[in-house]
Amino acid sequence: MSRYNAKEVEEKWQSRWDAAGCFSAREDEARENGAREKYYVLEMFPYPSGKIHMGHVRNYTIGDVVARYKRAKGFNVLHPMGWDAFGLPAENAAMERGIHPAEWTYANIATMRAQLKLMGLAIDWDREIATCHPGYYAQQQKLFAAFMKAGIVYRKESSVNWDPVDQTVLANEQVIDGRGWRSNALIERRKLSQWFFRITAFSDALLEGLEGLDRWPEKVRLMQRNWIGRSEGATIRFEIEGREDRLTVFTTRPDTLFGASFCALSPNHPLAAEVAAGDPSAKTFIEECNRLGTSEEAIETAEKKGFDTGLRVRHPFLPDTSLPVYIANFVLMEYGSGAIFGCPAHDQRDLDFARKYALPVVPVVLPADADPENFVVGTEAYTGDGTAFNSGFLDGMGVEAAKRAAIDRLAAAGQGESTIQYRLRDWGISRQRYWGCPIPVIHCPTCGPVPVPEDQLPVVLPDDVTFDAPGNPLARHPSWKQTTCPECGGPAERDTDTMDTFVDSSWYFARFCSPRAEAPMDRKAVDYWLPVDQYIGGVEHAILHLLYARFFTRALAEVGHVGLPEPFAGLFTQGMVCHETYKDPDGKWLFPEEVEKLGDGSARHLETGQPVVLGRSESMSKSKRNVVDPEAIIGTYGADTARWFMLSDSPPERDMEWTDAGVEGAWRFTQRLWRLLTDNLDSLPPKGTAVPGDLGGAALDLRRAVHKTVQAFGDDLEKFRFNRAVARIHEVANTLGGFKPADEAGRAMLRESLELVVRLIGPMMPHLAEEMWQSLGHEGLLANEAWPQVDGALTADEQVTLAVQVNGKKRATVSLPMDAPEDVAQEMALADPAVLRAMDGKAARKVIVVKNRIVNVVV
RNA sequence: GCCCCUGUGGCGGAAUUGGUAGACGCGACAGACUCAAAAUCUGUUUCUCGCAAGGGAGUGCCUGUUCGAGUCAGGCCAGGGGCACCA
Repeated sequence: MSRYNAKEVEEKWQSRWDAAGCFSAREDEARENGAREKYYVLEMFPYPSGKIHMGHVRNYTIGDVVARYKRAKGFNVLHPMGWDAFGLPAENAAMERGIHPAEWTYANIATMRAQLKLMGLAIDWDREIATCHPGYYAQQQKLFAAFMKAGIVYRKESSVNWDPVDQTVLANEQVIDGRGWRSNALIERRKLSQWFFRITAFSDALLEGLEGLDRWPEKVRLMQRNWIGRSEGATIRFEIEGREDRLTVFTTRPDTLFGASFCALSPNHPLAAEVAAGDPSAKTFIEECNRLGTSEEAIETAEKKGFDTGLRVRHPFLPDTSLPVYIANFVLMEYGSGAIFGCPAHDQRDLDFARKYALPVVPVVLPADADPENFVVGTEAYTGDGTAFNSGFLDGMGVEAAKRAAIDRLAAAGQGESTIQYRLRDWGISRQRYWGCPIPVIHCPTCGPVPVPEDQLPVVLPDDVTFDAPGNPLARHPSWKQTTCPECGGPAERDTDTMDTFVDSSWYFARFCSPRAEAPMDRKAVDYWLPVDQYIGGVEHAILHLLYARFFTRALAEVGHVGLPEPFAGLFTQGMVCHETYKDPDGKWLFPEEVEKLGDGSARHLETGQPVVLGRSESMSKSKRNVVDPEAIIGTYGADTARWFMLSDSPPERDMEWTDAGVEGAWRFTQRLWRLLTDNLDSLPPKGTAVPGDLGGAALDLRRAVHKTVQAFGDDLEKFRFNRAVARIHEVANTLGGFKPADEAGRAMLRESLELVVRLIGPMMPHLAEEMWQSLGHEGLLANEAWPQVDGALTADEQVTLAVQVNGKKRATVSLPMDAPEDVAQEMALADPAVLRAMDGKAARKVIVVKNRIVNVVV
């Protein structure tokens, strides 16, 4: 019995693919104007953290199956790889180990590239890019300049999220529960001048664009919808007593205006600042509010607090009524106009506030079955539907009608109009870090911020920087920032901030179309390749990266770099790779290789013999030590086995558990496929032997089974049901294993079957498939073979088994010719002894026959 | 609190979209080969009553629609995820 040597075989085929240039597609004319339809498959590019992990293996295996399958189906496939190479860990390495971020990053890239190559991926390495390479970020700086010119990027003084540990500003999207997404440090508020991308200008477009993304998971679209957070409502401008200016508020409930009992300002509202200027106690109150911070605990425990400014506004519908104006700690400056009107009866926060400050609570929406005389609001606001009452001209209207009527009246009086608000805010991209794309702007004392002219790009990161102190190495570099103003020629300083690394990943998919172009992208190339037909990555990027990339594409379209609004036509979010966790009795995490599993389900420490506490399966992470090194697995079992296991069992969108038993099972199956070939090789007829058309018996059954597998396998791949596709190969292997050819026709059939199976497993286990293909006598690469055609005549069965039910309960099965008439099926069913027994001598009241499926006898 | 998703054997999961529940794999058990082990091969494996032939129950729980429900509807329960002082 010959044993399959994965290591040797895999090396061999990887170098053959390389030599043949199978997957590298240089940027020539032919590549982009071929007769074949294009297909762009892309997996989210990795951050070069050091080594690849199992999550990468899963991600890139899925992508590779798609790439190889589409290639075999005749598509002109683009499947590139690159590195999301800027970011903080490189600077941390510099601080901790005195190694330059560039050196650390490029070393990691080299390691990880070599590891990815071990996987045998059908990747076009000629198009490899790294975002930290000046060839990439120079183009990004051009995009920044173009966006500046188009007004998509702007500078403003703003209160920002300051991460005290990473010493940088974070975008709202990067603050999770009031903590930095990387450092987990409590975020502080600071005032800084920052660069912003005007993503809010695209709010509606980004929202509406989601409708067309029918090959995206509904879950991701929903998350983005919620994140954009569109609310329809009204702007109301209240007259302030004794003043000329007005107080502008936003509300989604203009129908409850008659129930208003106060207005409230955010502590950061300009009017609040004005009040504070003349009132020390207001100032103290505002300071208190700001100290509270935005952490989760702070919000959960914070009481609704307010400060009465003494100002009063006039009610727009009730000339004789005025409302007090408070400064309130629960009003956000960032949303709406930073001011609200409070209707305590129908908003819980307003109610809490009103009870604390003894403000009136007037219900104005009556629930359907409530009595207007007795309806009162106690400690819970009524936020449901109902009919307006206590509301003057709105009385009797439903909520929606009342909203419209209230807005019409406000508009007629010039006191307001209908408004749409978004939760989405502009994207602050300035980061006070070194290892990022320098913002190509020069600050001139006379001309202000001036973009670096294109002929002076790129603004290259200096190499000679120090990491021995916290803060921004660029800012403290002795000479780098000193320059002259491109406009007036006077002395000026460079912007020392770099761009958020999410900018780098917002357009890399476009750069892959023309990775060496002198411009950010070659319009002809992007017009040909974009959109990405299938994007594959983790669901953790459902909001940040995917929303930014969508915004960027629209911005790129606006400045003429691309001609389409959406970058990713299809999105697939794969689940995480999990592993059991282990702790010693002291609660210290243990690595899987430190643990010996015992037969009774318990485990012990391999060295000390101490009992080990088995924890539940969690996503692999260094901190929990439940990681398995892909390189070690590939070294032991080969890439094909690792790939096969990744695709088996768990549906790709779900989390999967990595187990030793599972990999070993995949390994055994790899060997089994190999044996299936080598055990039969000597008896097979030569390549190209035709199978006779008048096949019968077991050989015909085999032919049907195999062709059905070809059909079903292809369907499964199209629908990303890799686990089912794997199961089908197991099934067909079982069938083949049991097939003993009786004659020459049978042997020809066996050859045909083996060849088909080899071609099917090609996308999943490419090395094994090549080796088997070669052993079957083929000279060319399987990678260049077309996908097998399905012969419809061969997938149809002659006989079908129907279930027979009596009163909906299965009692028997009957075998019938395919498409047998219904009365034949009925007759057969009613003649079955088990059916007769179940009918218990009664006559059939009704018989339902579903062709080729089922017979149900009702008695 | 609001929004969304998921509940099927010991485990991962199938189920032609309303038509034979448990494909396939893992694990387990039994057997063959072997001096023995590994590897391999052959069975069995939802639970339950029965020696058997056969029966009964069964897709988180409860109701309903239907000749027929894992699949559809309504109401619960449990787990997971997203957002969260958003006016």
